Amino acid sequence: MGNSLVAYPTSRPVLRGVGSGNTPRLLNYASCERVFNPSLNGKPVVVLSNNDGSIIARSNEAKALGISMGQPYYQAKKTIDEHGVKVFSSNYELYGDMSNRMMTVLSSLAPESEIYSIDECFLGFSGFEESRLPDHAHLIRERTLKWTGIPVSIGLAPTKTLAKAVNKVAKKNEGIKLIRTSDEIDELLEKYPVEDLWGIGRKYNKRLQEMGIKTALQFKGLPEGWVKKHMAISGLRLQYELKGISCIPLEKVSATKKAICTSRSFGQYVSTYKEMEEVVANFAFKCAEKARKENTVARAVTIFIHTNGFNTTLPQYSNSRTMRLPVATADTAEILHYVRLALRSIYRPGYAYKKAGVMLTGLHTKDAVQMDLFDSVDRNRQSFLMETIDEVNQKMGKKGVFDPPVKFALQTHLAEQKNWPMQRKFLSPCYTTRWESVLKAS
DNA sequence: TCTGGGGTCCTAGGACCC
DNA sequence: TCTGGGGTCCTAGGACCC
Repeated sequence: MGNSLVAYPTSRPVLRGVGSGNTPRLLNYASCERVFNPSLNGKPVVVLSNNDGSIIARSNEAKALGISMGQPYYQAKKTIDEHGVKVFSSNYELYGDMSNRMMTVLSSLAPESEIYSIDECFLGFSGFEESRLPDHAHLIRERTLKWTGIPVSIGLAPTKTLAKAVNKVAKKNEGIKLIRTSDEIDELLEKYPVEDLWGIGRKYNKRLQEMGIKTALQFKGLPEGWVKKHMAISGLRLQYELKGISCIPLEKVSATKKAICTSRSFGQYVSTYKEMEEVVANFAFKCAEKARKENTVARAVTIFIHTNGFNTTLPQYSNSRTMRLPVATADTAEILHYVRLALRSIYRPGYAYKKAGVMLTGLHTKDAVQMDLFDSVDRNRQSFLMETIDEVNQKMGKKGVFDPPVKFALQTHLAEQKNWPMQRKFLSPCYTTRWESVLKAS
């Protein structure tokens, strides 16, 4: 076969389905509304953000009227009224529900799948007979439409980045497109704007444009050293992916969240401490609730408050504060306590606040929480523990058991083996690599 | 008057440990 | 008392994603 698929064993065709239209997520929201109201088909539709502040979703027809994504509602209102554009407030529950249904259908039709966002997923076809893929893609498309009412487009390619790119082309054509050979890849990349690549944002694009790099193919040809220097390891990965070398693996099991955030822009300014305290308490409550739902606990909580950055005539102030929680927790009262302390330290009176938020970080699962600290073991037992640790340290040399949490973890582990009573404490996930090597040595 | 709400990953630098 | 190397953790900030 002599193409890149064979040359790199990790490469495999990846299929990606998204909502039809221009910007995937946005259109999906509009598509969702259409599923329940077919009379909207062919008509311009927009979906608004929280507070109905700005436009976060447009149908193709709305886009054709020049309504842009993220545009404030009031700016687009004239066009909207003139053309009878249908306007919806966002209904995230509905979209989440539709998304689940779509994902269920999609993942049932492929050997491997990764849900990437509310309206996108990667499907892996390792072991699948390649000649059957195009037909299979058609089947996927038909079924999703029939069973959920949502149109998807599909791009097939050796890497996730390429699949995403070719999907965009598919969307504008027949809805399905496959590329395999390096010639086909280059043909796609030559016409593909570099700024549309997955991983190229505003800043990188600006820099690349200044250098005269306009197409994805030109980017692919840049020296690796330059890419590594200016765009870090993620840039290099992107470049490899364009060469057909898969660097971003399919994540089959969804990872537990590493941060949980609740934030809002306010419909009306908040300008008293009392009001702000109520608001952030509410956010803290929601965050704690989300964390418990994920069966996870947080090691720290951050709050932030901002005035309205768009209104330059008002005095500006924004600040944030992170509080470490003494014990990792998802307990509302505990988190609330520290959120209040944090707010007290950063709140300044005399400002009109427009936005605030609470974020839980250092999340890890409750089950992993475990281990450590021996409670009231007697002296003999303690010296047994110390000696064992010394032995491990000798075995491991400089990579020995030096950090207290790892020490505690080892003590607990040893005590467990001997059925000794012990007190529970935390082993933070950042110690796990180290802990694994210690386990091996012991 | 009116401008979204979530997340992720990477890097550099300082504190701290043995 | 002075000194260095190897290592970890944490934080802030910047970039990106949908």
